[in-house]
Amino acid sequence: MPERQSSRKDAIRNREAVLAAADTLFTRRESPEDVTMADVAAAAGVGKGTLFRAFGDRAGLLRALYEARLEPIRHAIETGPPPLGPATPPHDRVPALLDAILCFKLDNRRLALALEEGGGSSPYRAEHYERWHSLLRAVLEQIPGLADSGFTAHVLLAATRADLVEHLAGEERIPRERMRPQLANFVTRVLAADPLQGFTTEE
Amino acid sequence: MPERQSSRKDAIRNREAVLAAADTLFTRRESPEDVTMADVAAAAGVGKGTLFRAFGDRAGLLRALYEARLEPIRHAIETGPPPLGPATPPHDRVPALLDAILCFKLDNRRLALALEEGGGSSPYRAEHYERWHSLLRAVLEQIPGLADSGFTAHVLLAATRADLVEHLAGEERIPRERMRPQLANFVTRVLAADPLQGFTTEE
DNA sequence: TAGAATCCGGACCCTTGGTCCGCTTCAACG
DNA sequence: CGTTGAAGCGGACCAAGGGTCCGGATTCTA
Repeated sequence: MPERQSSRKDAIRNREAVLAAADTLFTRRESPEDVTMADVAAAAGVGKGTLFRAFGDRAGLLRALYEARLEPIRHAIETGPPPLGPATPPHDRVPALLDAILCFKLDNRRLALALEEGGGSSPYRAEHYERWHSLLRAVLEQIPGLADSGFTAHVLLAATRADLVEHLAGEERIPRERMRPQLANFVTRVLAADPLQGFTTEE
Repeated sequence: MPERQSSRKDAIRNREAVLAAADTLFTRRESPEDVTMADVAAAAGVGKGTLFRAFGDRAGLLRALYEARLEPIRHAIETGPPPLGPATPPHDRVPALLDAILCFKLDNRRLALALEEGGGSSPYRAEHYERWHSLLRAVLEQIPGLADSGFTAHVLLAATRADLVEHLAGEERIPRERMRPQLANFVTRVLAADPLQGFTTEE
């Protein structure tokens, strides 16, 4: 519905203005909860109608912001050099992916929080989650001796959920420099194929 | 504030009625979102005022339901026999704890969902989360060669988050009999001390 | 410049959590 | 029992926020 590109310059200008205003508001305000649509409209110097026509609803606005921020990372993953790019061996790429996600969430705490937790429907229905999951699952599948790659992918992603990251960074005051190796260490432990319990140990 | 015990039998009766009605509604209705406080009041044959006086707010009602359901498990953990009770060796108790949590969430999907995700504030501020986390952390700490027990506890708990469980059970149609071993297997992998990276390997 | 299509924007609607207060009910006591 | 005052009851009411609507302004096309 609201995905049409308009050629009118006022429409374009307003869309930009809204995006910029929302971005500012979400990073400034403490909780994403208290950024209302009316706030965004006012900050952008625009009426609510404009805002809703451009983005459909609250989730649409969040999604637009999110995608914009995510774009560089996505690009680095799809067509970039190692350790994120597709040429990386799975054992190294999985930690790299999760580290990238973690850093992204750290850099966009409020926004990620608003998108993942705000609104009624679960984050697992968002199609961007679906993308992360199938990518991670595919990479995990290339690691021999690792069962349940779908489940594992879900759990690894759960380790980088916005509200957990927010809690660790905000409440527990864990700085990024400690959090990244903790996650990396955890991922390593998960990936370490245990020689004791192998089905595929022979050959 | 609303935690006082009343001795008046109408108050007690109404509290029970509300609890029962809420329980029914939450298990019946698809999404916890569309169980409104007015619904609960109506179903209990009670006014909204009564409901709010008894439980303070929506979260209070949810918490009350949750605690009631959780009671047996908590008891089994605190003073029960292995594998849940305190006499269990850490290596076996951690998987048992997580399995219990998983089963609980499976048995109380809607309720757990409503409590964990519904409402603005993150699940990490709830004090019942704090309880799970410190217990799990304490047990993990007794496992030699396992660093970052706090972080690990968070991540393991994240693996049993209500909306993830709901997604796996609902969307991906994974039956409980497959999900439990998947989680167990994952936990095992995490706990398996890797002999290569030990600090405490001597003595 | 005329005309049509598009867009603007703020008044308006609706749902929902939460409050308020006059009336009712309970239980303690004479 | 009957009285009485404290506690509880319940539904009308309030505020906030997401989302809609439509008369009027703006922009593109000819």
